[in-house]
Amino acid sequence: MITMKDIAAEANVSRTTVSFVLSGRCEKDQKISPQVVKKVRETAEKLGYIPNDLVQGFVKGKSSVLGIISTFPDYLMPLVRGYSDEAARHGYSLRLIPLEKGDINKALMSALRARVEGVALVGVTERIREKADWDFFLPKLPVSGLMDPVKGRTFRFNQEKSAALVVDHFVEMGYKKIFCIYDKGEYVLKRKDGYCKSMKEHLLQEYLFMDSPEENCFEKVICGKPEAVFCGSDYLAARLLQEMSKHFLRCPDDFAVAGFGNLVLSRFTSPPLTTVEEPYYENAVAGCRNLIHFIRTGESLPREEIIGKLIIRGSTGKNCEPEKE
Amino acid sequence: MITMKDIAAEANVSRTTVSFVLSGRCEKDQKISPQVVKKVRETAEKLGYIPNDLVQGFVKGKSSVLGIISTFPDYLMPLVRGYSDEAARHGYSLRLIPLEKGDINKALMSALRARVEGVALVGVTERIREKADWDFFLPKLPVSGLMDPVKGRTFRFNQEKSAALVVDHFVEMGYKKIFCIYDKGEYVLKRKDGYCKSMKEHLLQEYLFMDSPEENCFEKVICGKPEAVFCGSDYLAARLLQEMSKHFLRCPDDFAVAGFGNLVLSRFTSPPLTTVEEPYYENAVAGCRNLIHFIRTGESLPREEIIGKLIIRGSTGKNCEPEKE
DNA sequence: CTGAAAGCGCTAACAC
DNA sequence: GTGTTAGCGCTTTCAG
Repeated sequence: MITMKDIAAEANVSRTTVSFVLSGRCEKDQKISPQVVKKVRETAEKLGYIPNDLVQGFVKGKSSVLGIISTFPDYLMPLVRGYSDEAARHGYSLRLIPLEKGDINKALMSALRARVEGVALVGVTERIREKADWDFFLPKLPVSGLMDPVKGRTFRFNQEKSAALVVDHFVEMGYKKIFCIYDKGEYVLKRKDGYCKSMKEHLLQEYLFMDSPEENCFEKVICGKPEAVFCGSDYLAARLLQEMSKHFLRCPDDFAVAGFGNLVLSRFTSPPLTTVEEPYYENAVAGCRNLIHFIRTGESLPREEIIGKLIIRGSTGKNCEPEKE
Repeated sequence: MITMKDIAAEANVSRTTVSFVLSGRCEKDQKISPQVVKKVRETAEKLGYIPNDLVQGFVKGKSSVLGIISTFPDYLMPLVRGYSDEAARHGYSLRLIPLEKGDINKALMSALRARVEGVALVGVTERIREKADWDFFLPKLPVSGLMDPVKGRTFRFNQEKSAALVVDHFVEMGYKKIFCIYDKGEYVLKRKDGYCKSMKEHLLQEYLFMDSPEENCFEKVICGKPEAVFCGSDYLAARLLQEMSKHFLRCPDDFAVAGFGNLVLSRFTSPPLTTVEEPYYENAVAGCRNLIHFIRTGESLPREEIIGKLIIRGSTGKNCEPEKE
């Protein structure tokens, strides 16, 4: 383990000088002779010196590390990447803080112990967020998240309005008898609400079907002879397509189907699914930028509302051509 | 920021005593009176003391942090989770080290600077791994990965043998005219090799079709009237199903299809895909355990070869019943 | 049983 | 321009 001390000894200068040279402050403050600078640099190189970011952070009182609290489900990788990329751009790196058994307080405490400068809550449900002792943590730790950790504040991503995009699209295509399949997922329920609101606005009758472990509702949907079906998630949509296939029905010839999420699988069903993209990566980049801005200035950037992007594929139109990858 | 010093002052004891109590060594070494222990603990609690893991790590010379170097593609989340879970079990946490522009040396250097105790290379191609200056890094930093960082050593996951499982399954089902679709992905090519070997062993004729941006091979496959098609990835399999659907062909009635990977989408195609599961999570757990074992003892655990698990679904049999979720 | 003292690697005032 | 000095928060001998 080569330290600055070793370099100082080898180059016959003081530790301070080495510190000055290696931290790059010598250029700005012009206080060290070029020869010395060169010698120190060469010695550092020769000895294979590797700076200790840990200590540097500790001494300066900033770790340059952000925490990310999550259970890390598969679909959130884009979020992790978004945070990581944006963090890197600002000289931060990311530490994973697993949310174990929903114990958010434990996760937050370990963030504090690790002296991360801020944390992002990612995919943490409201039920769990509520359990956190925010009075204790918020004053000590900047927290960012897709949703606001404090109950009752606006979501960044508006599920309702995004779901309405699909209904609008169906109406535009001339469909009137539009069904909705949902389950009891936190977000899915919001999308269902969006469907209901939008149907009301279009003065159309609602047809709601809930999928549950006890009861497979797809059969019923098919018997109901819809013109189009809005599914609260791409999973539900794909399962509907499977059921249709078993009944030798074809989409969109027999009826149109749309999902929600733009999951990878939505491009690989037959036909590919019309869906709504929740821009995870971009949200994460924005969230991370906000977090860092808050850390640096103590102020939050204004909270923008984000609405998904409708992605039209074969499942709602006559054109079944699959997209190029 | 409450420090041990503050606690010591408040409780009228020395810093050492506080350190002893809070690090839990007082129980073992029985050197501190219960009253003092109690007082220190209460004072720490009262003051809201939060230990500084950074400093502790630095002083002890071990950070208790592992690095994970990757570009973090979506499908590797299970790997990240596996590493994270296993690391947590051993008192480690994980730092993400993004692999930017394939610059593996930069990534390794930042691992060194962050004083992680070891790193895992995850989903890093051989082409990139070769560029690393292993002579410099390996002596300084324990490295683990799904594949060995040093070229030429065995892979943990045997793609060939795993691919052969599918061919065996096809043969068992009585299929003889078995096609293979592949592309030029590093792993996919290995799976193709597995197909070829296995076909030779079964004394069957090989039919190879390569998918490329220039040329869509699915059409050709369909015209070839296969009995079964092994696809080098679930993506390829799903695209084949899409093409079949456009031609009003049904799987498995017209011919059987199998993929590779057990990606989420493989459960959601119509019919669901027979595929091979690469146990990412379990591999990661094993990899992480090996890494930690190496860090602690300097010895590698014997390298186990892992073969995938064949998952039989509707796309290769007459039973198109989709699985329950 | 408890406390004083040294040191981990680095930064940053402040003299020389 | 360069070196001295004093910390940062914590662990760890080693006396008392």
